[in-house]
Amino acid sequence: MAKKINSEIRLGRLELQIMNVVWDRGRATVHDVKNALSRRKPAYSTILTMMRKLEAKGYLEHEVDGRTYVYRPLISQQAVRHGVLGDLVERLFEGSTPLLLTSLVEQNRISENELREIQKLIEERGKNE
Amino acid sequence: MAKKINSEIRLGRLELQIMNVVWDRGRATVHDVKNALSRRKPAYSTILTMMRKLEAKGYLEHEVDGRTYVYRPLISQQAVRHGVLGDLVERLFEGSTPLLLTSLVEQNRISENELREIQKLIEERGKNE
DNA sequence: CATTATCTATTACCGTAGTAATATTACTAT
DNA sequence: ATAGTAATATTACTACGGTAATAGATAATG
Repeated sequence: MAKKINSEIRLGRLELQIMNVVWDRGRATVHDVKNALSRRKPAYSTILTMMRKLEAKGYLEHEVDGRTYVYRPLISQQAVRHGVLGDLVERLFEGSTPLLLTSLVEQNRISENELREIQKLIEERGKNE
Repeated sequence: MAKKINSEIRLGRLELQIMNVVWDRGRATVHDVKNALSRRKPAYSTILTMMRKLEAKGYLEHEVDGRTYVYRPLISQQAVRHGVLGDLVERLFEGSTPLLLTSLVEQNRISENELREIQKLIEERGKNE
């Protein structure tokens, strides 16, 4: 079982970008993150600070490799997605996932093909239970 | 066409709760909001302050009724949902709505019935275009 | 008319994400 | 050894959502 979501997951924009890099690579140094963030160019020390804060919050941990810190995630992307989605549904869609889906459809964010893919997924899930 | 989303919509927790009340009722006073927020009990002056801020941001406007301000939304719930969803998809799902859907499925947040409802919606939409 | 109730306005503070300059520390190469 | 390099540590500041006490204004009421 994945890590339990105690209270609530709140990650800022940059924090999430950093976590995404670490999730993607499995492990990452400050430089790795800096290089991966090609668009927005925060200063090295900014990223360093944020990664330390993420570690303080328990979202990352580091091991030492020479004089370099190599960070690894302590929380899964799934868990964060779950938490954030739940929060979103509750706050903006009256706790109703169908309302969220309706909104996606109205915004033309779902195509029929995509929907069929999802349907397959659901059927697969049904078989495995 | 709905109001254009200029840059980005970022609403905090309480801000969103307030907007939800105003959207729901169409127009609302500070007291209306305070009464509607039955769980979390922010002070009257807290809600007042936030509604003033929302007005300053252009999300609300007010008209005077006697000595009371009656607020109305200047931005639609749809627009906010659109903006927030877009932001979410971009930040947490690599810009991929299918990935969001997959996540919903994995979290058992979509039932087959709900999916069929959505499918109907999409088919309807197809006809109207 | 004075008191009280009920509004809005003002002011102040806290927490935290984000930002980054600068200081410190410790390898590395000459 | 010593200078330079490259990493982390420290420190400080800004913006903003949230919180609310208190001040000021105005209407209602006895």
